[in-house]
Amino acid sequence: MSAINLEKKCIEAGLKMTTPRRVILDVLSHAHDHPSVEEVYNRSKKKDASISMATVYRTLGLLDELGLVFRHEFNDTDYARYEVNAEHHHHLIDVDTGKVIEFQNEKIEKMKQKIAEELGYELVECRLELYGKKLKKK
Amino acid sequence: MSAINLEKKCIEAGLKMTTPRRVILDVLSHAHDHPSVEEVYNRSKKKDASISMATVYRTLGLLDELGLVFRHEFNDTDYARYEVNAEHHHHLIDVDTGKVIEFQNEKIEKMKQKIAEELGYELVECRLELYGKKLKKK
DNA sequence: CGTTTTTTGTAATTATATTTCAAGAAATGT
DNA sequence: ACATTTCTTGAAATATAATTACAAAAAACG
Repeated sequence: MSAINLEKKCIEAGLKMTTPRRVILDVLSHAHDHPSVEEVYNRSKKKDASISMATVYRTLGLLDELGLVFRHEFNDTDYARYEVNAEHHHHLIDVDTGKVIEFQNEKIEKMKQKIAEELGYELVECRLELYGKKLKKK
Repeated sequence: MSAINLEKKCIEAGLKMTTPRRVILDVLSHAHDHPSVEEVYNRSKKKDASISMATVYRTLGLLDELGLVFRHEFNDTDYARYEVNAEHHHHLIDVDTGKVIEFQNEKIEKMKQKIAEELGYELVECRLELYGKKLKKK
């Protein structure tokens, strides 16, 4: 998602467009990884040194509420990591390197749905993370 | 798992059997829910008032390392919750009440495995949590 | 512009979890 | 049984991520 689109959605949601927010949105839209709050803060500071950690926390919190970013707490770190809201997908985390690979699977989506229904629930959210070690090639 | 079995496994792992540990193991083996550290602490204190929070944290950490309990960090709370190591299963969390329902599904197990392999990984761990709202009965 | 509302940075604070350290308990050897 | 070694404990201090209070600054809007 481009920074422009993120801005638009923020304004539609009633958020005011300020310099710190513009910088953070720009950082997020150019991030193709899953940066921590600290990492977003560092990248933002390179563009505008006056940005504070509190604003980064606050902005990410707001974006998460709006569903514009996703907050992840993977098992390999003890802090949260964010990613911009792209297509629905899940993650495989390399337990040795921390590398995150994204995947989608239509069958699993349907099964999740079905399992929830069978238990008498409407699925509203889900979390699926695989943790693995790289296979040696033959 | 009974307290006796937990004790046995702890001793086999080289842990000394002390009064605080015996109490905590007893609490865990009688817990059929997913208590927080604080909850384990409270239940333990009822049996032995001298037990400290630090010991509960330490003991749960040790048991987690040994694989005798599982540490969960569900999205609805910001603290960890533990359960004794029973059969492999996943969780559906009621987003309104916080109630945790356990489930198993052989098909999903196989699909997880397959997805990891297709991405070039050996699955070593996994996390699957469904969050749902109770369906109204008709 | 002038007023109102929102946002910001700094610093303090919260909350969970971990660690330090001296005292106490368990295991081990004799 | 006792001395020695090793592990464990409780209390308090500390670490760390995340949140909040508050006054100043910036944005929105008439």
